Amino acid sequence: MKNLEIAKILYEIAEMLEMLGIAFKPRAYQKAARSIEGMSEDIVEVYKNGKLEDIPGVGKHIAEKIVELIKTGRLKYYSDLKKKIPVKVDELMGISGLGPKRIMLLYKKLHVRNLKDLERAAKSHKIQHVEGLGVKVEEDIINAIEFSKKKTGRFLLGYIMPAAEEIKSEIKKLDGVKQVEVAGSYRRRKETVGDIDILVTSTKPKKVMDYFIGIKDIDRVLASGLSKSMIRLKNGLEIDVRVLKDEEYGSALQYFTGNKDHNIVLRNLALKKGYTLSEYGLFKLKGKKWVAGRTEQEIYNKLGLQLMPPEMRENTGEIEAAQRKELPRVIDYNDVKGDLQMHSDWSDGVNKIEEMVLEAKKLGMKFIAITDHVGQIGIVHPLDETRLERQFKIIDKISDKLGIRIFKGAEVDILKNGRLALSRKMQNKLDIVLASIHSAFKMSEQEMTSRICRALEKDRVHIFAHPTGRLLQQREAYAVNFPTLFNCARKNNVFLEINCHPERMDLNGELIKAAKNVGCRFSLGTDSHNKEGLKYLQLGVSLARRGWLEAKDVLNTYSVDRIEKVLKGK
DNA sequence: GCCGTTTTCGGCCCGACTGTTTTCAGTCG
Repeated sequence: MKNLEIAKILYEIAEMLEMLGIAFKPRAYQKAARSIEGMSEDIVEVYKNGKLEDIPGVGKHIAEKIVELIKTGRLKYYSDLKKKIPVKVDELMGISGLGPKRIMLLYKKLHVRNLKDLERAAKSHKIQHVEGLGVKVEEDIINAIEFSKKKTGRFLLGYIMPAAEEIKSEIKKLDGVKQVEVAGSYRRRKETVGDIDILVTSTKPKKVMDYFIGIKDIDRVLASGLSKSMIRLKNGLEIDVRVLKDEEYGSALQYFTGNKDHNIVLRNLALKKGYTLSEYGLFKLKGKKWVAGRTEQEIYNKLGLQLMPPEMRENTGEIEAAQRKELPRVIDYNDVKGDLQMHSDWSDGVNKIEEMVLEAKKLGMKFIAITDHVGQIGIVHPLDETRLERQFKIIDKISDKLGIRIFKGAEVDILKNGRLALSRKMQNKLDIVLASIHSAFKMSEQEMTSRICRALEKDRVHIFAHPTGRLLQQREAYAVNFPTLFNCARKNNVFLEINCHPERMDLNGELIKAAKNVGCRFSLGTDSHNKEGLKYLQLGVSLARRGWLEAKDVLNTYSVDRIEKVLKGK
């Protein structure tokens, strides 16, 4: 059983307990589910090590239930609950406006067990007659069902960034606006974003809202007032705008940036120190006197914490580190000087090498690496040794002409047997060798791990590219043993790539953190296949920050001379 | 059911919004 499956069952138990009107227990199950959902270790391993009760929110009883699930794949407590409430809770919970209580009410009064029953009940107008509900609730349910049918789920950070930044900069230009920030998981730079929260301080709120509800590509205005408005774009993305007072801007920014677990810990910390914290500010518990809220800095400091970048706020140890004043000074967006993976029209890229280089220069890069494919996947037009040698000459010419260091690289397939698809002699002629998996994804964990480690040990590999092979919302990562892989990379001086492509963002923050803890170093590559892709370099910096990396951990922050030395060392 | 700088019992994050409530419950973030 995987972490997510177990978390899902615990969530469902929480919902069913809530339907039964049981107090507090649901929250306990939710907390455990959230911990397990966000954990990087395999829960089966945690169980084998006897550490289940070390998971926050997991005590004796929930641990017993997890053990039963792992051992038998079933849970009597869960199936008993399901017998008592034969309703597809997860399905109905997906309908916004429905929670455990209303689901229970609809089941009792109208025998609604699933989405189909719900739709039938709503469309035959039975819901409006249920006591406690009404016409508006029924309408909302019908709308929510329609929406859930075409809902695409979360959005890839890189792809919604332009829209979010444009709205932000347009609001900034409006008369009366002082501060604007996009909060939420967007500000934490999570790989996928559910919706967008924009916070504004302005002396003229109406101007902000008038602009906002008139944005092009609006599908629906979901709510509109002077302090808060909500819209949905045609692509399904929901955006909220809140106009705030100056003295609550910092606390609102803190609150809406989250994440939820981080905020819960912060609020508890506030309580222990005799304060109460909300999006309106930090207040004395007694007398509710306002203490702080103008900036995030004041709030964190009042709570005895260093201020941390939004990317770190996931309740994975950052609060404890901030208490001890031991937060790392994470890499800055300006620290990165170049891009170490991109493709040209020599393999499967769109643009010529020169076009890629010009774009990189335009973005202020001091170096890049051209890393076209080498291997056996025909569709990417891989280079053979003859073409590689020809490419070297072209690169030298362009490099001279444009005055930027271009590393001669290649992204070489790691074959099924762990050998690179390029001779050692040719590897030695390259400035930089990236190795990666592009075939036979379905190996066992053990086979895949030794396949990769063989390549990193025996060949001249500088960078192991897109280390998990995942494609966000498209393809799961292949199975690999990370501790073994990370140790192998460190021992063989192989940099782990943080792939900046919006659909990859691979490694993620948690794995970066784990790899750094065993001493690994990292390299950023946009994996661009056209010149527009180069701007995503900052997504890799976001991941690095989510993984607590400092500039010195990342190859792309070095000077050209120093990079050359590092590369020649192999 | 969990948990502890008010610790083994008695609390459990906080506030807005919405609708249907005439004083509040449910949902959401």
